[in-house]
Amino acid sequence: MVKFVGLIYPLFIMSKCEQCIVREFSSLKALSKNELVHLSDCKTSHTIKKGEVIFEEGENVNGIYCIKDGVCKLTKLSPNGKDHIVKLVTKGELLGQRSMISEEPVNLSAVALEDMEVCFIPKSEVMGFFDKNNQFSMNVMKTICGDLKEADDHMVNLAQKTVKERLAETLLYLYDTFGKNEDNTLKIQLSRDELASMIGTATESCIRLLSDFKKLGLIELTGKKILLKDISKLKKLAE
Amino acid sequence: MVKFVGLIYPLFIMSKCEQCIVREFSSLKALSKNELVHLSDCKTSHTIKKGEVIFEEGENVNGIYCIKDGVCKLTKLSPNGKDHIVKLVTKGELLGQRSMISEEPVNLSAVALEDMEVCFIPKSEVMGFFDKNNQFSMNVMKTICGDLKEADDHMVNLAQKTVKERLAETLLYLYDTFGKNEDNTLKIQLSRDELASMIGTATESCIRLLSDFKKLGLIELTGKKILLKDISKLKKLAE
DNA sequence: TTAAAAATATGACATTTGTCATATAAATGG
DNA sequence: CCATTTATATGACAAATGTCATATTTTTAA
Repeated sequence: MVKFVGLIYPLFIMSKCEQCIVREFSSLKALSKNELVHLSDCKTSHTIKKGEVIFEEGENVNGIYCIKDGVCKLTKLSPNGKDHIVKLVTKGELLGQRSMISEEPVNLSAVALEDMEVCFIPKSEVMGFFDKNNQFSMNVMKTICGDLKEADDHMVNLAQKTVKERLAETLLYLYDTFGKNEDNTLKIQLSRDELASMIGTATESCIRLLSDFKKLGLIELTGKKILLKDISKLKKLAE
Repeated sequence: MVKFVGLIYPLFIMSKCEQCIVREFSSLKALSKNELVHLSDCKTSHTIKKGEVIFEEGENVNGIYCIKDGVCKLTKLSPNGKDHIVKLVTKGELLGQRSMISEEPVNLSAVALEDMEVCFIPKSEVMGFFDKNNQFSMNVMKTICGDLKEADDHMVNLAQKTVKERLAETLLYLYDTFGKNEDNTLKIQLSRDELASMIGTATESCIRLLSDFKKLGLIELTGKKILLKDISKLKKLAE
């Protein structure tokens, strides 16, 4: 029996990419068995605690991160000193692709919203895939194109919708994307401050509108927990 | 002599890609002589008058446009019925790449702000380049990554800056990107309405702020023409 | 456990921005 | 050229949002 333990244990520690289910959700799904074996040797695994920074705006990140578990926020500091949350990124997605391709420092900071498991893949490795695996390149391109479309949509919302509409929309987005707990509250937990910096408003305005929504019976607030009570009305509000 | 005319004239009409200087400014610069010759046969040339639509949000555009001359706006309709100008695109740039790669309808409309010359390259042709010319793929990827970064920046501006700051910033952007006429006025001519829909505000607010800027001696207004009088003060205003 | 710090909540008020009305100027088409 | 439409401009006011003060609750760390 002892020899089995010796065999199985390292597999666990090194978390081989071939056996990692999460890769199926990202561009990495295009990699061949051989490429995955090679990847396992190059990558490094990291545990990130809630609140910790993965990388910071302006840094040179020489590779990409694959998120095995957890969620992080991508933020950008505006000239007035406030952070804006540009995007939330979760399990199965890759981080740092844009910066790597552009050969520039990252333009956003990544901060864990929960405890996370991530793997770092060095640039040299990824560039090799680009050269030899057309499907992988295409997947990355499609992902970035999807991000660009999302960004366009987001931009128009910020430019044309009211704060109230954006709050309703964001609550629905959080619900659709990250789901709910057994008690039906939003699974992802954001502070009022973070929620405000997602919708682009002052923290107080965000809190005030949440209170309004509560009074209107659209949501329920219990501490940090938010429960969406009337989704169809929220949808109407979000236009 | 007559035979020379017969030889030269068609060259002009067909505007061979090998001789088109504009391609040096886009991803197409990676194409080989052979690829360019082939491209010349596939592409179609079009003249677009000011105000005309190149494509509309939701359409299937089966290829990309290469802008040989002129400027157009990329707009997106928001739920409230107003258009938002997401981006201006000018001579040397390509249109429709994102949609082609994502294999989706275009998410933005393209409308000429001036008379334009564009060439349409069918999707099949571009996909061939993707397969066979790695440098071309890389160029396209870098362009889209640049667009994504720009979009992020734009988003944060919309979320965090005041209308006044955004107006100042936009005037400077127009100056830097499109230059000035001999009389020092902005070369690109936008209506107040278009300017407003770039900065994400009501037309009246935009007009009012322009008047304020004029009173403060920052700009001069002569009909549609805008002259930037005090660039450093505008920069301070834009933060 | 408890004191201190941080987050949430709310009121009061100022400021920004949007909307509607209307005037004036410019562009357009016969 | 003139009449009509469209764009620009401005006032008056309403609505949305931000800021500051302060209270209350929750979290954190000693």
